[in-house]
Amino acid sequence: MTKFINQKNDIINKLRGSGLRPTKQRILIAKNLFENNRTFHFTIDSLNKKISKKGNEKISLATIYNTVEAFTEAGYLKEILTSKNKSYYDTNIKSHHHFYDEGTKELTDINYNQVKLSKVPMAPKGKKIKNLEVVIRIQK
Amino acid sequence: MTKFINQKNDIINKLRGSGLRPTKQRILIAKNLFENNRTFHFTIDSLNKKISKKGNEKISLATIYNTVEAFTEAGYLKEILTSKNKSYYDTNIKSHHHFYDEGTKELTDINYNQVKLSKVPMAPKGKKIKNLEVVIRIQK
DNA sequence: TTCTAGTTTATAATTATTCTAAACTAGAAA
DNA sequence: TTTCTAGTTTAGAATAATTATAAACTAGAA
Repeated sequence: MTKFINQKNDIINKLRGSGLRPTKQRILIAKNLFENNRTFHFTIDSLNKKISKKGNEKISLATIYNTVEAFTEAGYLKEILTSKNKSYYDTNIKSHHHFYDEGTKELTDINYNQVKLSKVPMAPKGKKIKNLEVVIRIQK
Repeated sequence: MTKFINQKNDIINKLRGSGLRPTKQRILIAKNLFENNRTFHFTIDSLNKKISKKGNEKISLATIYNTVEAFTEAGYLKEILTSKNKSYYDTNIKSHHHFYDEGTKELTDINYNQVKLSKVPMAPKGKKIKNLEVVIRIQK
């Protein structure tokens, strides 16, 4: 029971922490993003389908775009680098790496400790390194 | 003089090697991509502008899309991983790395020998590693 | 030189995203 | 508890990148 109360607070905190007033719609979006056993990759479209499939009343796409963008800026979501022409997000915000299949264009996670770097360049003047990720392109 | 003849042959070869018949339009596109002193990043739009700015007769966008895609599939160009929603290409096909500025969303090359990896995972079953690239996200 | 499979083109269609402005609501203050 | 307003949601329009279409054109084999 306390678990659920804490989860609810967690969601409210994430919303407030992203500069967002906790509205009905945003709470529903946040539950779908953060109340999961596993992290996952998604697009605006797939998130929208996930939400409406559950029989929830549907949320306007504009709201989903705005909320996901705010969570991303606040660091609760991470935008994935791809060569596709739509945005992919990851609920796994810990530094980690990806396999990128050039055939299927699918991304899968690589555990952080599977990759080790022994040399990394300095950031350009006036900038600092925020995070480093390795993309391994694979094919058949 | 032989230099120019060789360049021309090189372009014809790249086109044939991409399964493309060397037409006037494709040769012009290829010259703009491969006859440069330095490698560079581009989008379909920037390539199109580059071509028409020189006073060349303009080439249909569809042809530019098709030709760039064929060169990419043949391995003469590389698609860049970004979080933007349009396609970026690199004429530098050698394995190399990028800084990705989250503020300006700009990509800059990192020389290959500036990064060293001491541990890399195996490719998933049935796949092989084609290439590996490190993206270092930077910010102010 | 002829012929045809392959190519180019303008334009329409599609898809992802952003914009807009009117209707709605969270939550501070009375 | 009610009122009020800044912030929010929404449907639909606008924009931008890409892909599809089908008619006119052309490289290059015969």
